[in-house]
Amino acid sequence: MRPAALDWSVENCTIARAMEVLGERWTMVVLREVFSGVRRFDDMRVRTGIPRQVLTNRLAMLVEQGVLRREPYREPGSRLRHEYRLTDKGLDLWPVLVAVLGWGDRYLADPDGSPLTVAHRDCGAEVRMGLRCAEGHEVTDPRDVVPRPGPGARRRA
Amino acid sequence: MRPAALDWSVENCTIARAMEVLGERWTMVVLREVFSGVRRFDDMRVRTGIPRQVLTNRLAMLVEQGVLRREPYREPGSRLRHEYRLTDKGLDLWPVLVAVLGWGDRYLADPDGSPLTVAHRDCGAEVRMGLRCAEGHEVTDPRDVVPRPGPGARRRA
DNA sequence: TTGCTGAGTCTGTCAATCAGACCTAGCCTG
DNA sequence: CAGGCTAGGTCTGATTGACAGACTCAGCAA
Repeated sequence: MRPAALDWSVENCTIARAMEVLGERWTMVVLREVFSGVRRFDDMRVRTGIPRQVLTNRLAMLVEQGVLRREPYREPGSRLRHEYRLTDKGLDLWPVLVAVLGWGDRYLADPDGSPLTVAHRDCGAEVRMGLRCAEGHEVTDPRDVVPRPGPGARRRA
Repeated sequence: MRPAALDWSVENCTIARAMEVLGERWTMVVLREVFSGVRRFDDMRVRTGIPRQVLTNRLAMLVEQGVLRREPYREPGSRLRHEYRLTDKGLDLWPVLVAVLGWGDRYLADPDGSPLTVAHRDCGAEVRMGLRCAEGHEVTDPRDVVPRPGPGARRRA
């Protein structure tokens, strides 16, 4: 009856580490902006209402974590400025964002539906996220997924 | 050159709403515990090191949001207590957790690998998360996914 | 009666968030 | 050249949240 998980340490848990990067109140919203093509400080600020200070901190943290990079650009008749773009590490957060979006759409959307969808560039069809096992089986019921200790698991002291 | 997203409001964005539930520092860690079968207050506290007060608040918030429910149980020789279990709404967060885990494993794991994997109950094979479009195409490069306004999109004032 | 246990509450400290005002470098206009 | 505009910030003070550690409380057991 005692859950098996209690025997395993969580000190090197990658979910916890990922949430150290993604888990702050506005991080995902910033990423949503960048994925949507909004790359400049003020555009983000106006759209999202994130306080300047917080946006500054979030962007700096994401750059430091290697999720975004600062890219110089110059609008004609303006001085040199910087915009924020996704690195490969940042691009690989797409599935996370799509998963969050999927859940949000299902449980938290207004009656008229989600304000945002994602499409496949080639065919234009809507992209959804799915779980599949290495044998190729589609996993539709979340109850069919079970957690197990992985290669890096350590027993608890 | 001006990003198209700027014309659209974000006030009803489901990512932001989802992150209001999931976005606090410990929420995902609590969910990881519950998905791993750890359902009791003190077990979670000992494993995760979350301060009592914070854990109390997080659990209450998740119950209020309908992600967890409080279930009475009674260990023989003990008085009646409560444990926390996933609702259907909570179970549907599996894909989010698997997506976060996948990203964390890729970029933040120790050299000996992830401490946690997820397996398909029927065949035991490892479960991964993938993007696929409605036409059935596998989406492997995140660059092939493009965001678009959805049915609930509203133009900005 | 005393002690133990699980699940909390209370208290005080320290860090983060927030709103709003202020700053700054370069460009443009008069 | 003075003054104004703009993007991208800093600075300041009030509120909220995280955290550690001590205390509480109900029921069971010795």
